[in-house]
Formats: sequence, structure tokens, C-alpha cells
Amino acid sequence: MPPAHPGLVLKVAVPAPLRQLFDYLPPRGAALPAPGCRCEVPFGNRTLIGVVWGHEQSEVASGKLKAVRRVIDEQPLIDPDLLALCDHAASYYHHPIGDVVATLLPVLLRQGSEALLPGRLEWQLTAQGRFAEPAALARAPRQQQALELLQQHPQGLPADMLAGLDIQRSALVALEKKGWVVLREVEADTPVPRSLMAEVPPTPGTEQQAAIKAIQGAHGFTPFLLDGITGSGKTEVYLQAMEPLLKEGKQILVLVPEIGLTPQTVRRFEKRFNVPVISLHSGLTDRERLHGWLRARRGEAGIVLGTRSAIFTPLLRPGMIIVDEAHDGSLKQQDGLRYSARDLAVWRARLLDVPVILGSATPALETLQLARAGRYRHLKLHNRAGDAKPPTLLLEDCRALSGREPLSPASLQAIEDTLKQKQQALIFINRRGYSPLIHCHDCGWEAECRHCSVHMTWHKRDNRLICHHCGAQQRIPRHCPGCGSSNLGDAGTGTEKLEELLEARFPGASVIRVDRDSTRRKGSLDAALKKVHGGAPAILVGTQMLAKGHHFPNLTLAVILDADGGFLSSDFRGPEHAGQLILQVAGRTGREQVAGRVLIQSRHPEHPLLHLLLSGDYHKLADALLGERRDVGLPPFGHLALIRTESAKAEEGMTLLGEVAALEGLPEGVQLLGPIPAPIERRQARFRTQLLLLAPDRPPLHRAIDVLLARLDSHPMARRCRWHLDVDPVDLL
DNA sequence: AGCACGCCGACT
DNA sequence: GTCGGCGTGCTC
Repeated sequence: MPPAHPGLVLKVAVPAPLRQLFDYLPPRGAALPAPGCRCEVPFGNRTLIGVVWGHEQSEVASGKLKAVRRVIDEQPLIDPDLLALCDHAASYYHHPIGDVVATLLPVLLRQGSEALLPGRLEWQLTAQGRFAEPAALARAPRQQQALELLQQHPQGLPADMLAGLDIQRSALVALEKKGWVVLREVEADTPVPRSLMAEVPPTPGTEQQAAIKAIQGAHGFTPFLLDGITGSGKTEVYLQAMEPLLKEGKQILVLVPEIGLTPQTVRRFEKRFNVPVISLHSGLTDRERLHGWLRARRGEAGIVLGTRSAIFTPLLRPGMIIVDEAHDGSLKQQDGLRYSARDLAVWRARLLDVPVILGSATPALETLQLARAGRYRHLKLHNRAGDAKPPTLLLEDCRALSGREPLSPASLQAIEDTLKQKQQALIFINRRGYSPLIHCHDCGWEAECRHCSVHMTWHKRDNRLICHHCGAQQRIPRHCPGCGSSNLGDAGTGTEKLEELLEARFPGASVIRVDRDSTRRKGSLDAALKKVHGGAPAILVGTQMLAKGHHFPNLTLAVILDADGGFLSSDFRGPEHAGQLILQVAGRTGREQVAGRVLIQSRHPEHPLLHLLLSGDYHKLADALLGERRDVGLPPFGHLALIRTESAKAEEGMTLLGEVAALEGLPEGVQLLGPIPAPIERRQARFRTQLLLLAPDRPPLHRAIDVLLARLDSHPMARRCRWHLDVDPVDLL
């Protein structure tokens, strides 16, 4: 049999860590599958599920070519815009394209499941059945009843509904045999709501109004930075900006941080409009995720609300993309395809030719710089919604404080005053557990993780030492493993210790701790938040879990512990992240009539960056940080890529990266920093080494990456020693 | 990655 | 004698 498509070959993205497409002969005796269709292909001696990328003449010797085994999808499963997004991600992140597609597909589709929603089964009358006389069924009352019911509902009735009405399946089957009814699979329909609005929206303030107008006036690809202080009502801007698009039947994709995708957030979007809202979070089963994905693709969802990976959700009628808390670290994937969902959101909006809103009270310096350069339209909200006043930030000199007392006398006094006034106080410390260090007073031994170069954290409640990097646990030693002394002690403070201390200091006060440990049980976070919302006087102790998005109407005081850590961190983004966190926490206070107060405890009260923060104006801090970054050519004024190795032997990574990091052959202007041991040198029993690339422009950086990857791919050592590339890394640890 | 092939050490 | 260690090569 001659080939149906002479000379033509299918380019297929195969899930293998190889940075290329593979050529296959078209399937025998079948139509040529379109780009975006999945198919089974022989690969080596196994069978994989790949995605058709295109049709072309092949360069590969025809003797080498194999044929596609089976085409899974008749219609493309992945639309052109998503294929283009994959192309971009694969080339920008220098990642194997087959792996990119695999990460975008829900697991079940990756495994070859049919792309079908569970269709609704409906019993319908046939033409014959429509005119059948129920009286003819006098001797079969059950069939008669079923027939009458269906004649009253000529459009058909769902099978499960009939079962609920106590109509026996056997009766329907008997009618089917007579040719009067049929069982049909019906597409779940998209009900067109009578009216879009499900509630009356509040009247926006002047600034909100201007932002809404600007967004609604945008046509085609338009990136916005919605730069609004905490409490300025950014969500209300999103909601009103999306209204006309929903009215046209368009879909809105909303990305939120994992921690922000609470039932309350989902409810807020559901309450406003009569459109289906699909929420894609980590708690879904594979099947639920698949269904959400397919419903979004069919256009059934008006609003798709999801975390980072939701940026890959297909949309039938895309109208706009919104990235809430666009500075948030959870938007960056930290393994496999290390993408930034914020950057991909902007790319996708460009491909779809729709507006994209990046919303934040504390935008990443990269985002802020793009807005200042005019690449993004900069919408500002300076005022809090309603007549709430901005919080006052005060620096609390803690140099005189001993390590035993985490809270200064002034902080304790402020907490006491707050409780007296029947208000709530929040003590923020970004460290869970009881204390972050156990050590020997005699020989100086410190409890370290067996697998990572970090201290073990003492969790008093579990009576264990736990490594926050790999989760390893140990019993608490009674004697020092170094010298045998029993003179062991702890140093530093975590949320557990603070909770204990505050309960002792304020007997009778309600202390609510919110961190990953206290909220592990399902629903316990909701319960804690409900308690806080109740408004009764209380002291909250929490980590950054509390810093995001919540609205606590009676919270008037925040005390921030360990603010210095970030400002003195070795990571160049330390001060940026610390500033963002502090302002996010500050934003939780003083929402209603009472202005909030924020006490920042510091042992370096003279630090100039801390002083910039005291104004409460993020832009003052951002200006200073951008100035520093410009001087040294760091992002956003230079661009970074990181190659990191992980291996069981300490020397391996250093040798490998050392041999690969030769400057000759690299484009001009690209700096290589390293190889050096990673700041946390050992993690999960692997030694980590890194090589940083820095360049003032992106094109030479990407060319340099290509050269280094080619060297790595052909280096014999690189197969034993695990390595990965991170373009635009945020975490240099 | 995942699998086959191939060449050297210590076991029933 | 062979089972199995992991170095190396390849995947249209």
C-alpha cells in the first residue's frame, strides 16, 4: 500500500528529556492528525503518548522512521494558542518540549484517557413515542407512567432524575424495545443565565472607577499593573472590569496564590455573577482536575480560578487574564519546568490578544520597572476603600533585648492595650515550631539535619526535631552527641514558643496560632479564621499564612518579629521580599474606623532600608532597591540564569560545572559567577553546586545557556550528576 | 528518563 | 560456571 501522504512526516512532542521533536510516519489508513492531537508512538522499545506538533518533510533518513501507532484524539486536544505557549516556554526555559506539554496536561490526559466529560444520559421520546397512546399500556402501569412523564417533557429527562422519581430502569428499557424512547448521551449544556449579575456590586471609589474604566477600555493585548495598597479594593476592580466581558460570554482566567485559593475567595467570585466558576487547586483528584480542564476548554466556565499551573488551562472564549498578588513567590514553579506563571500569563495574553492584569500592593521590582518603563499600563490605588486609614509603622529598638525575650516591653504593653480595648493583635513571625535551634552549652554542638545543612527545628508539641527542608524527624537528644553533656538548650523563637509565652503572659486571653502545623487538619484554617472574623479580643500568632489576602475587621495591632533577617540576608532579593511581607502584614491592620499600628522589632534600627519602609510607602523602598540593582546590573537591569547540580558526592558538581564554565565560546557581556557551593550546600542528602549567569540583555544570555547546555549534554559526568537550569531564578538558595 | 547492551566481581 | 553491578549509547 502506498503511503497516504507521500514525503510528509509528523513532528511529535514525546515525553522524554530531549530538547527536540521526533519524526513519525503518519498512521496507516487514517487521516493525518492535526497539531494538538495526542497519539501513541513507538519510542525505543516502549510506547509513549506524544502530541502532534506539525507536518513537514523529514530530514531524518527514512529507514529510521517509525509510524504512529494510534491516534487518540480526532480533534486537537491542545488549541493553537496553548501549543504556541508551550513553544515559547520550551525555548525560553530551554526545556524539552515533550516535558513541557506533559506538565500542561492533566495527569489523566497524559496517560491517554479519553478527553470526554461524563456526558449526561437522557431518555428522550422517539417520533413514534411522541404519538403513542399511554392508554395502550394499561397492563404495564410503570411503563405507562414513564411514557406520560416523558410526553410532558418532550425535550427529554436526565436518567438520574428519572431514577430519583422512582421510574424503574426496566420500564424504560421495555419502552426502548418498543421503539418509543431512546437513551442519548447529551452534552452538559451551558445555561445562559437570565441576567449576569447575581448581586448588586458596591459603588467603586474614584480611583477604582478610573482603573475599571481603563481596563474596560482596553482592546486586545494590554498589560496592566494594578498597583494598589492593601485594602484599596483590587478584587472589586477585577470583578467590575470583567463584567462586560462575561456579558459577551467571554471567559476570565484568574491566578491566585495557593494560600489565597480559599473557599471564601471562590465564594466571592461565585456570588457576584451567574456564571459557573471552576476552581483548580491542589486538593482536586485527577478526575476532578480533568473535568475542570475540559469544562474550561468547552467554554462552560465563565471564570477559571486557579493557582500557578492554571495558566495552562485551555479557554474557548478567552476574555482576560488576572494575576492576583502578582509578586507572590508561589507563582514560580520550583522543579521540573521552572516557569514563572506571572511571565507566562503576560505571554499568553499576548498570544490570545487579551488584556492581562497583574495586581499587587507590593509588586516585584521586575514588574514595577516594566510599568515605569511604560511597557505595562500603571494603574494606582492610593486610598483604602471606605474611610479606613492607613496603618502607622513604628520601629522598635530591640538591641537591649536578651535572646530569652522575643517581645520587647513596648510590644507587650501595646498588646495589653489592644486587648483592653477589646481589639485583636497579630504577632507575626515567619518561623514555625518552638525554636529553630537546639545546642549544647558546653561544647557548642548544634542539632543539624542528617541530610541537609540546616538546623533542626524543635517542635515541642510533637516532642521532635524536624527538618523544614526535607521533613526528617529525630527524637530530642538527652545528652549532647558531641560531648555527652546534659547541658542542652534551645535558642530563638518560633510560633509555638510565642503562643506559649503569650498564654502565660496574658492569662485568659484567647491566643490563636495560624501556621502550617496548626492548620494541617482540613478545615482548621477556616475555623481559626472564622474565630478571628468573629472579632472577639484575641492575640493571633502566625507566619506568612496570615499575611495574605485576609480581612480581619477588628485587628488593630501588628508586631513584627525578626524583621532584620530578610534585610540582612545574603540573597539579593532578601530586602525586597522582607519589605513586601512586612507591608502585607501591616495591611491586615486597621481596616475599619480605627487606624492600625505596626511595631517592627529590630536589632538594627539604624538600617536605612527599614527607615524607608516606615513611611508605609512601598515605592520609596522600591526606588532605593531599584537604584542598588541598577548600580550592580542585577534584575531587572540584568538577567539571571542558574545551573545547579545535585549529587551524592561533594566534589562531583564542582568538577562538572568547573569544566563546563569556560568563558571562551560564550557571547560577549555574559558573566559567569561560580561555580560555588549553593548557600544551603546540602539538601536531602545531596550536595548542591551552582553556576550563575548574568547578562545585561536577554539574547546573549540565551545563547550562552545554549552553549552551556550543549557542553553539559555531551559531558560524560553529567549523566551521573543531576543538574537543572533555572531561567530567572527567584530563589538562589 | 528509561531501557538494552556490555564487560568485570563474588556467589549457588 | 552465572547473577548482577553500573558505565555508555540511543530513542524518529
